[in-house]
Amino acid sequence: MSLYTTSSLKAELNERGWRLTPQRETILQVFQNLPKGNHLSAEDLYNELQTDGERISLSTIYRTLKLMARMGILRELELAEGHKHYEINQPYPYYHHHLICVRCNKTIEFKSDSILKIGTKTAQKEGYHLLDCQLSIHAICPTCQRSLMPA
Amino acid sequence: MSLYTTSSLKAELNERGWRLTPQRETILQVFQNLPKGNHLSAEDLYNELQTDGERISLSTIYRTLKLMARMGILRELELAEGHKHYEINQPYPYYHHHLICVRCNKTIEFKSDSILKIGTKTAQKEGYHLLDCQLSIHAICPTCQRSLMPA
DNA sequence: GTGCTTGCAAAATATTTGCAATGGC
DNA sequence: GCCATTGCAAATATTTTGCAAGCAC
Repeated sequence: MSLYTTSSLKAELNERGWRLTPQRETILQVFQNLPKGNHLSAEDLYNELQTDGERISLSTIYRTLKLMARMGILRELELAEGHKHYEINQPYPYYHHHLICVRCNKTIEFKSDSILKIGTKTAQKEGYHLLDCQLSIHAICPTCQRSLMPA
Repeated sequence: MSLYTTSSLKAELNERGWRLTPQRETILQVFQNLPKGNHLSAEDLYNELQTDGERISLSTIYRTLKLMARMGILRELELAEGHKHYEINQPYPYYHHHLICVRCNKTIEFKSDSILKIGTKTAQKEGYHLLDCQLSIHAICPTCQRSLMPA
């Protein structure tokens, strides 16, 4: 199921005075072919492309990721790893959320209709166009509660 | 209203084999005296301390912020600015959340009991000890919707 | 006294930017 | 042809780390 075709991507870019380049098309491809629930960092994407024999510079990747996040094409995830991850932004959002242990970084993903409802309503009330909503729960996991280690 | 006294902080540190140092006490002071709703980055805290004539190195600040976040004393905020912010973690949590424009970074804060309930329940179900929960809504604000600028 | 903690400088990590060349429109 | 975009290298920003000296326990 492809959300964007070459021409719909081009249309959306041109509307803002931007251009469709092979690099942008390739990057979007990768995200559209990514198994549901997967997400890539800039570095991940770079390696992925290298493997496929595509030669796109890291700068372009960073620029494209930011651009597509701002256009609402990609969803920017703030996980615990210290750098951003990206995934395709579903048109009918059914976002997952994160329960993160602040000591060992163990992360559990979960879904919630109620959160989506709250997000939708809040954005609507302020006149914002919703792209994404994520609940991050920071907590201490059972294992780390038992341990007195610094970790 | 001081949540931690010198001795309760010391107790909590010693329990894990850590030590109470003047630096740690001073840093906690700053956060406890911070007006409600304010938050500081590592750099902010460093400058704040310089102004007050305190001489604490940036390394120590980074180390202390991370330590206190992992202890649950401080709450780590992931705002849109590319670096972390910290604020005191209220014992009876009434967390605020963020509606963020991905183009201009304009951010609206809001509160929600339902989110807190969802966070509490989710953490509980997995046996996690809740420290903090934050909903981040990424969206496009009315102004940016109207503008075709690259932002 | 032991070993956690600090400050400093250097390193590591993640991301951005200046600029000439390229190539969409 | 105009100017957005790319790739490269250098710059920036943020955070981490090695190590000797200091200090909490």
